[in-house]
Amino acid sequence: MAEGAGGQALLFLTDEQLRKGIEAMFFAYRGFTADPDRILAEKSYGRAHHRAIHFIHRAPGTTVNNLLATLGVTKQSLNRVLRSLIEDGLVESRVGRSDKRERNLHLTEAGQALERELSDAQRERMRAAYRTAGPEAVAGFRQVLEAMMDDDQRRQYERLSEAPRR
Amino acid sequence: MAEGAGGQALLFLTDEQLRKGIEAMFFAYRGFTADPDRILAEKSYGRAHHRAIHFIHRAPGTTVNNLLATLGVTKQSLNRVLRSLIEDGLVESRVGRSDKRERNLHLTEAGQALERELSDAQRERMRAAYRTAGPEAVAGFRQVLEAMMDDDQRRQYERLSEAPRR
DNA sequence: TTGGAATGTCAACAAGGCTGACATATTCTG
DNA sequence: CAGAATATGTCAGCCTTGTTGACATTCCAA
Repeated sequence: MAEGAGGQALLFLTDEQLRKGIEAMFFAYRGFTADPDRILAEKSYGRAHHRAIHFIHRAPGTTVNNLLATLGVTKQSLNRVLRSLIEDGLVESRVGRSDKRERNLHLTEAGQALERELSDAQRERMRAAYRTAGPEAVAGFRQVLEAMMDDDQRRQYERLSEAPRR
Repeated sequence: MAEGAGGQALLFLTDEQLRKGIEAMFFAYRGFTADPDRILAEKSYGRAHHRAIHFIHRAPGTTVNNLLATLGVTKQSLNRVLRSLIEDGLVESRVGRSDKRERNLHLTEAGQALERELSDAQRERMRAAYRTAGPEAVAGFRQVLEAMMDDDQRRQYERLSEAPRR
């Protein structure tokens, strides 16, 4: 550290502070996924199913290709998950109207029910954390997370908010 | 939303805000692991190896059981990873002095070199994010993450800071 | 001294990533 | 229209990393 016992203003960049941040991410992510994981385990699903359900819910009618880009996995990997969700009647795959090569993905009633169950649990944890930390902490939390994303990921992330809610 | 168009002070608890937080965690975690993942892929290791190396570095001489509790996996799962690290000469496993059932784990020179390479990459990303977001954001970031952990995880997390550096 | 608890290892299985190859339907382009 | 490009689905096979079950060793307390 060139600054030596540098000013308070720079303290947050010490290796020690960075390490704490790294470990906080590790442990917090476990907490973040713990509640949905429990629900999913009962139904013999995994995180992959959760992610698919979440983003289909967020962007109803999205295409397979779209989902692929958001999730950052291969189509073979996504397909396996999607197939089981369709077989189980949680997701519906409709041939595209304008482009018949595409498949538009929607949650069925049952799919929406599971989505709600999962996101309720996850939101509850997030809500509790937000409440404990307070509104200013929340703003900082989001700023750091956004700065930590790759550019591609940040684009995906921002695009979701602009998404036309139909 | 019982508050209706509630005061600014409560805005951060809307479902929309919570959802953004959830998605931010998802995308940010990908960024968080991206750099180490690239380095590990070259060497045919995975995240599990990274985690083991990280926490052995943090608490040299730790036992398998200890590491188990920190990582939250089964001992069989950890053992596989540990075995390959030992075979490759990155980790040394010494029979415990007082209790011969235990194994004390240490990084070798080569292990420390890899640890440094991985943590340099990850710290660099964290440093950049911290710099972009600023010190107040960092404080909030940490507060929210800590509030998101399970109690057990938070205890593990806090214990690491108290760890006697030998 | 002996039986239970703690610690660690080995074997086998499953989920969910990955690559590669290939089939099909559809759309676009020259 | 012919052929290239695109979107999707599927099969096979591999790897990492979770899981459970069985077992060996070591320690400790009754």
